[in-house]
Amino acid sequence: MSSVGTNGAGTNGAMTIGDFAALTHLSIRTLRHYHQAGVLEPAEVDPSSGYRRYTHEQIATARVIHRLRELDLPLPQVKTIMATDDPAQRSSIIAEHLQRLEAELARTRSAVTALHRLLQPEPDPVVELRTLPARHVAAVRATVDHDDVLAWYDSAVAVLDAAVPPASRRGPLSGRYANALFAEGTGSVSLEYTVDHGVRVNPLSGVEVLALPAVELAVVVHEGDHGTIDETYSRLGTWVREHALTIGDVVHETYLVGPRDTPDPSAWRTEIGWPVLRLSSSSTD
Amino acid sequence: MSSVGTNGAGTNGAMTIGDFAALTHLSIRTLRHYHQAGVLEPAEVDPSSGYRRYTHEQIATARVIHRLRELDLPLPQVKTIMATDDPAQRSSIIAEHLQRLEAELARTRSAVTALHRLLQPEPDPVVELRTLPARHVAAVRATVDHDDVLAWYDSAVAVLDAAVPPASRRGPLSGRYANALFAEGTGSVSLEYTVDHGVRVNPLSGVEVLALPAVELAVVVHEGDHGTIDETYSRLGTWVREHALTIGDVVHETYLVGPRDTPDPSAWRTEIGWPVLRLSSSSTD
DNA sequence: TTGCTCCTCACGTCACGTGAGGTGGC
DNA sequence: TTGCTCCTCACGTCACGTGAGGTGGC
Repeated sequence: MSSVGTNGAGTNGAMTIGDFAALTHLSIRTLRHYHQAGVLEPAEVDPSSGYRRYTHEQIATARVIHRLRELDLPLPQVKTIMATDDPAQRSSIIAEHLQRLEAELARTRSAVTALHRLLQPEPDPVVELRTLPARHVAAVRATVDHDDVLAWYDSAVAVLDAAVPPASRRGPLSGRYANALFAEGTGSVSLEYTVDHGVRVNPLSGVEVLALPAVELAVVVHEGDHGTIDETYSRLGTWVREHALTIGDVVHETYLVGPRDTPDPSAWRTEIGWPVLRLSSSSTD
Repeated sequence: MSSVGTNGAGTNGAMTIGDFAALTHLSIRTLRHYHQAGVLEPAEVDPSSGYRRYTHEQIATARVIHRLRELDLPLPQVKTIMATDDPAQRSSIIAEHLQRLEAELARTRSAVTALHRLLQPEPDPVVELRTLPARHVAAVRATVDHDDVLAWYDSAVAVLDAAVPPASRRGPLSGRYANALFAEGTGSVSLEYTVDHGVRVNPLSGVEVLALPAVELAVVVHEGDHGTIDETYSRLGTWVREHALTIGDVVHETYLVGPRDTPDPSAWRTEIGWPVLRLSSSSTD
């Protein structure tokens, strides 16, 4: 850089784009861009070489532009502000920009909160993240209306119990319910026992053996009869919306303790699982 | 849209891009973009027509992608998250993104604060925004070192008083000082009386008549002698940095009451003005 | 057959940054 | 004369949006 900067302010001598860039903390590229955009025109352009010349008076203008850009004011608005001398127009441009920024601020703030929650799924004692490994199940499947689910359930249990002897079962009875069942009134459902790979089931019984992929579940246990299971569902739904990314629309239910185990409804235990995208490994497996 | 959505979840029938777009609230353009970017590939592409086919299972994936984009996660990171099944890698991507967002949040927040202050220049009783109109001045100018300012001032006053009779003066003595004087130790300075256009001054006296453009000033009055004027300068400087956009590097001083008016330093009044870009019209003119 | 949907280029957005390839000034 | 600075294209960035112009499927 030449010694232009020490010539004393108020001197009218023009300076090169390099000197001007150094004095204004704007890059040469940016200055050329501002020239082309008509936001900050050099005081003079050499017609033969195309060299730009800037004056000391333009330093102040460049600084204001720099500041407005720091505040993310778009270039066209910067141009308007510098071109007008109407304070009212200037302030309305600033005010409008402020509104945009405040909206963006709110959006970013909520995104930050959401990301925080995704990373720190708030140790809610009732909700747990669990990996359900790949497995084989003996299943009775159907597509049913919401109103027919209970009737279908009873008959499916009978079919399943008849076809899968207790010795073949590797866990309690469980079911999977497509969300469409609740959202649209009709959906596919499946009642299942986990079984070993290769187990034989009478193909005429209505029971199939399925290979199911591993799945990550947000899990909650509902206590008592199913009259109030909606509350547990909604609690799980809320937690998942806020603390995880749902993936898949199939709810998993596992009947840990049910009417077939004890007639006392207050002792029943139903586990509800919602498929999620697993982000952290901090929870129970 | 076809009735695909009511076929019941779990059905494997593929659907067109239009149906899929409607179900996922992603635009067709966006889905094609995600296909090209490898973020969400259609389950099937017709080799002859190029038609994309999506399955119901992909809806959940699309929703997760949608959510991650709402959180402003860049597409390459979205792609990585969807492609890996390592929760640790996922969470590190999210955590890194969270950091970026928080930095952006802080930046935007400070910009919003700055814009607020620009629009509402906080009615500080000591600082005032004022328009100094275009005018003519009789001036003695020089480029001096900081240490020589006082000596220069004394001689300049003498020259000016001799050349401009009291009847020609249209206001008190004033001066303009380039910021370089303080910042770099040397700068151009000018001591002036406002005069009528066309006033005659002996060209050999060292006094020139200048036409000065209008300027917007943030103004503060310093009371007392100049021993503590630095404090007043710094107060004005702080206010201007926070509440306005400075434009120009020339400080204006007006000697409302000075040693020539009264020997009592506590009665002296010096007005200091800093050029700013005027945004609001709410202040005094 | 007529709409409707789908397709592929190819360019625009925003504020510059990044080369490529060449030239003026001390 | 050698560096250094400056110049003008022209393309890349980011995540799509917007036509243009054409075609498949009911």
